[in-house]
Amino acid sequence: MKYYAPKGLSDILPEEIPYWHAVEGEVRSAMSSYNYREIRTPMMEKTEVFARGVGEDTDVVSKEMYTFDDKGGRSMTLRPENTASVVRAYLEHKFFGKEELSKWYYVGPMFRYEAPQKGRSRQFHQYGAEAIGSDDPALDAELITLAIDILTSLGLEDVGLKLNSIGCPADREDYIEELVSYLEPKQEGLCADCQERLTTNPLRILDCKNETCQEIVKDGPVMTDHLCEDCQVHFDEVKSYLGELEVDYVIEPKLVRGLDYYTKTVFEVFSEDLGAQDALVGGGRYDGLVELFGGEPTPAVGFAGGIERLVLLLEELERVSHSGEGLDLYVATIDEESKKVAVKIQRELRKVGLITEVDYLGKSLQGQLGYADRYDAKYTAILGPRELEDDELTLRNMESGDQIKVSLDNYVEDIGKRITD
RNA sequence: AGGAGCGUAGCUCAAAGGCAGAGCACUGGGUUGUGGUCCCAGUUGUUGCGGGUUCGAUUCCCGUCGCUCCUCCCA
Repeated sequence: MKYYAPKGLSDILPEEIPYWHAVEGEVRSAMSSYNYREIRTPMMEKTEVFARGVGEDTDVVSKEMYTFDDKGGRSMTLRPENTASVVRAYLEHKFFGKEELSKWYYVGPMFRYEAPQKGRSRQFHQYGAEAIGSDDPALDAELITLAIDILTSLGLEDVGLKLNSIGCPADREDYIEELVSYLEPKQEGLCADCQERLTTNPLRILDCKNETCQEIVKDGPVMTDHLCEDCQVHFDEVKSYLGELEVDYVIEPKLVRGLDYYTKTVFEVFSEDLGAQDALVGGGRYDGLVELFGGEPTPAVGFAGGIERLVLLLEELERVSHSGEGLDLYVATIDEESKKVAVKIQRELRKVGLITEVDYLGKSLQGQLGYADRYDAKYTAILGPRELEDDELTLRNMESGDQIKVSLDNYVEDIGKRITD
């Protein structure tokens, strides 16, 4: 074969589509119950939207962006995530003046240039929600329950919630200072990446998987001990709301997340049933992002979930039903004369909503019945010289094998009634 | 970016230097106009690509492309 889809970009084939529809359907229905409205932003932005919004030193920006120059010489980037675009759109269309709290959701493709593996591809799909305009901890809890409700309504039960607070920028500054002064004397023991991170992004050392780094970090300062009173109260309130909502969680002090814009609450929902890439949903509060883009200081919180990973789980659980996709009626024909009548009959029945098919492969009657069987046809109409002679068709119930004659004068009503029973 | 594994029929996989096979699927027949089960027959190949070793390579070697999984990070 000469042509392949580019590495990391894959086709979603017809047989997988039921899973996608199941996920997208649950997402839309949950979002709408929670009163989030859909927004669709462009699939690409000027590179600086992500570079500034997500943060220059993050993995996403520093090594995973699909960036190219357009014909006007502008640097463009396929969106690696959608929060930066949503905030850009919020400001561009001046929603701060239109509504006090903007609750939006999105579903669509994202792009990150990485080596593909299970649960990770270069084009992948996320659903996500953003609530811009409130610092109420109850809103943090709402986003978390929204994320979890989508998963449980799809039938997933073995999901866990990791929760942490990384405080406000001032808290982080204090904490980073202390972390760095704790780590500097031990610098030699850190892995090469972490020695680099010590100057670029010390927080990321916390979730380095390297064992010796973990050993060193284990006895170091903990973020949640360095929250200012405001952030501490907020964190406590989030936990208290989650308690009220009976949501189980684990406090994960080392959860810092890969994007620079987060403040206060951060969380991750994961599954034990996935491979190495087990994060299903990630999110948190980003009180500084609107201001970073030039708006008034505006608190906000959101999350994003990966559809591919959900589909993987649903396929393993076989939770999605494939029934109801068969044909209502197959119209089998014997000769050219009957085929001409068959296409007219088929069109009339399709107009009333039946799923029908005729033979386009020149199959024998036997072959046509085999085809009807394979595609789970409820009924097969048989049309040949004998039927045309009497101005009727033979209607075969494919389950029982019973056959009756139906007049060509009122077949639409007659057949329609039998099939919808 | 690094590590490991795998590329043979439409699909799932055998053949381990000596005639490229099986199951499923597909087509026809048993049924001159009737599916599912059954029986019979038939079709299907640049063994990913290029080179090397050999009398002979799907098999061994080198290269290359592709896929998959893993490390890192994340959705």
